[in-house]
Amino acid sequence: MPKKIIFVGTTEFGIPTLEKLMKDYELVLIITQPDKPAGRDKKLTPPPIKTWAEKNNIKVLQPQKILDSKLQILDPQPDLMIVAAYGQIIPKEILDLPKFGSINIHGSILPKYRGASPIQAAIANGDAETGITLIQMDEKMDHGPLIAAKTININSNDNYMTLHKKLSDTAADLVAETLPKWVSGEIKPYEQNHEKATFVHLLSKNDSKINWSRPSIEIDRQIRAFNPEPGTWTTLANKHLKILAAEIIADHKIELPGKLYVANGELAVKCLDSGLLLKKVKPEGKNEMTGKDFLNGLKNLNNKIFI
RNA sequence: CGCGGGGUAGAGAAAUGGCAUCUCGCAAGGCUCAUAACCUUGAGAUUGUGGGUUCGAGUCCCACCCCCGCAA
Repeated sequence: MPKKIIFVGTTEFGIPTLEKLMKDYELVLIITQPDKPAGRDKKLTPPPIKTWAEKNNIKVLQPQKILDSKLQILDPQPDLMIVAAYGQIIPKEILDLPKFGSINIHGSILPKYRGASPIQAAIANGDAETGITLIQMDEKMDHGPLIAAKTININSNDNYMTLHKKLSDTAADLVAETLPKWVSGEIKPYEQNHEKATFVHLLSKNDSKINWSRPSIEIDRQIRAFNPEPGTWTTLANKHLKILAAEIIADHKIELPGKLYVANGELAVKCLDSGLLLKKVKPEGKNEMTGKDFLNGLKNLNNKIFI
């Protein structure tokens, strides 16, 4: 019975899977990205997976290039490599080292949303469901043959954090169910339908900026797709304001998109069609606060408009 | 030493070196058929901490603590 697993990953996404694997398998090695300068003082910060590994006394490597660790990967004679949100392309030379190959955990139902931001894409596009796909890795990103998949629903109030949590938990379950069948040869991988593949790019600053001349339903999706991190934003008088949570409100009286007004005692913004109630915001340099609190501090709402 | 904003009542914000004010909330009362409405009154503050300048500091100077945006 194959037991030795190498895990490769960087973000929190892989942690539920690790917790589960730890019980039934031997985690012989964890590979993650090097510590990077992060945060306000550019302090060297370890990736979440490293923190987890050290807490659980599992050997960690942080190569600049994973190819540098080839010998250390071979050394424990691994049976399988599991990859989840690593952040680097892994060369085929490495993928083929473990006896049963390498499996990638992806946060969408492939071939839909190949690439770096599948979770955000599913929310931003208003999809009713998404899921986890396990694939046998090949040299192209998110391209290899399918091993298993599990679909979950997206609720209308899901945001990035809640969906990320659900998907990472789902991934843990799916991996636990699938591995025994995979190593016993019970599962035959099958080619993705490459014709239907879609790609989602790495997020940029522009993706999270609100254009108020869009329908409120789209802006609401955008807000949910990017929160709580990295935050959807707009500007008021040249200052950034993050919109962390909003709610659609039927309102057609106001004309100008981006205009602030009060509806039912709460702060609202006009979009292309209806409006959005601002439930939670974060002004530049300030802590997170409710829309009502923000409204209390505003003077003369008449000349206030989001750009 | 990456760049920058901020800390004032339970919350959010004002305050040319000179009585610490406004909005919300809270409490009591009033008005109304009625309200997340309106009116009256009230409680609630060692202005982040420690020094300094000054007749006088929320405000100016020095040090420190904490929170946040950008960037990565």
